[in-house]
Amino acid sequence: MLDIRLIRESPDVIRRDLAKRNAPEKAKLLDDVIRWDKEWREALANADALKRRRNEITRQIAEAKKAGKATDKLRKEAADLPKRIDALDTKIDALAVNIRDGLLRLPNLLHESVPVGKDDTENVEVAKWGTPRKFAFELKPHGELLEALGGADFERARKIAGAGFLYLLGDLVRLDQALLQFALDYMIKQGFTAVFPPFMMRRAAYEGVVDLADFENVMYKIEGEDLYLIATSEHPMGAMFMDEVIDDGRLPIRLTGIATQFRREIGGHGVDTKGLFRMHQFNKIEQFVFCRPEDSWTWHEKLRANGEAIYRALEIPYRVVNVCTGDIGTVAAKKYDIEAWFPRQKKYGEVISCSNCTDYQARRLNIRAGKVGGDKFIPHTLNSSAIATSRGIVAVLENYQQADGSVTVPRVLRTFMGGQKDIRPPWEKG
RNA sequence: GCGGGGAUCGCCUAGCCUGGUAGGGCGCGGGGUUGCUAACCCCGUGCGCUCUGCGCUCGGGGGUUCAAAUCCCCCUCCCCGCGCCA
Repeated sequence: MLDIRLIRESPDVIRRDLAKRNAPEKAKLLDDVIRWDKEWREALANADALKRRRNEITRQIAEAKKAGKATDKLRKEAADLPKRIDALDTKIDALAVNIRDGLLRLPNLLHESVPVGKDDTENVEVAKWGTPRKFAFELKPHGELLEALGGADFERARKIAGAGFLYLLGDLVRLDQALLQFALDYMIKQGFTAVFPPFMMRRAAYEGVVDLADFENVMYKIEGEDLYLIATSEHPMGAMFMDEVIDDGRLPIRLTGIATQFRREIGGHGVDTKGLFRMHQFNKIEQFVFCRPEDSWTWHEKLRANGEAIYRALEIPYRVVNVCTGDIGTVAAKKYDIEAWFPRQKKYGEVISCSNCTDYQARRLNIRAGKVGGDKFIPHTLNSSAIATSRGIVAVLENYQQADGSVTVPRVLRTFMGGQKDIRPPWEKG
């Protein structure tokens, strides 16, 4: 949510930004918001004047009664006021709702370094690491490989829950846990506090962290309860300090969430539909930071560096893209995607998304920082994956596949798997 | 699920019965005083606006009234006990 004061004082700054996004409907919305705000302030001033008069009369009646004088005349004037005040208040409330809705739909201001582009094909590569391995054999789709290794049962999962779910089995469960353990340990070493959050949230809290459309498209609702399953641990971590004033001595607050998360909408189909690239349920270690506004760009680079470090440690080639205006969405001021190399698809695919939301998310959540009784400011929020094990597993399976059908365990994960060096079909074990 | 108690400024709390400017303490910020740390005194400390001023704010919504934290109705959430339970 943008600051209404910025919209009043510098609408042209916002107009230029919306032009970069090529979003004429948002520019129109901006004009609507400006108009509603002007009407709102006028109506508010009028209502306040009437309320002032009402309060004066009320006070006079109190004094007259105390002095034993007649109050008939005053009462007559006062009786007329409520109706006029109500009419204005109704108008003020309606305008305020419009303004709020409009503000929720206007996107964040972009950082100047965000490239202009129409969609994800125009994201700009800013870094690249590792050399994709050459394979002398034909790679199996990771879904088939999983089944051959006895690591997943898709059919029985479909039987009991439908597409988009799976039974993860045997060594693959261990691999999943090892990835989580490794990333969590890494984040803790960076000074982040581990968070195991609620997996469900009430609607009021959820409205602070997602777009309204997401309730229809993304969120699972618990029937008969005011609860939604979390779509990422970014949500409960962001909402954690909702409606609070954070003592600025506590900043920066660095959190790393570990959670299972749930999404209804799992997107379109591509290569290798069977598998765990897009799931209704997956595990993720997440990074989240609340910081001072002047520090957020430094933090953005640090979160990106953490994500890169994790994939480098896994020895999986990746590249980093600066996400362009057509792909960045409404909340982030700047977003890096880290894309791992997927040799089967012969392309880089998103495994980490790293955003600086500046004050946009915190304002919406009504989070302030500073000294109570002193000056306050809106802290900046940032979030990034550290590892999502669904896609992390796919990246490992594809990059570490061997000609004999086994999969080598990345070196850094072995201590989390009891020293195990590779994953083989169960019948090959001694 | 049953019974009871609560929600007032960042935190703690008074006010509610009996309607008439929401008070105090802590914490925090600023100033003063004092040879140190301390103690003490004064001012400030929610949100909004067309900002010397005014309006709003007592969990939310409705009602009664010239006037509601206070009276009436509905709802939400939290806590305690009992029951059930990994």
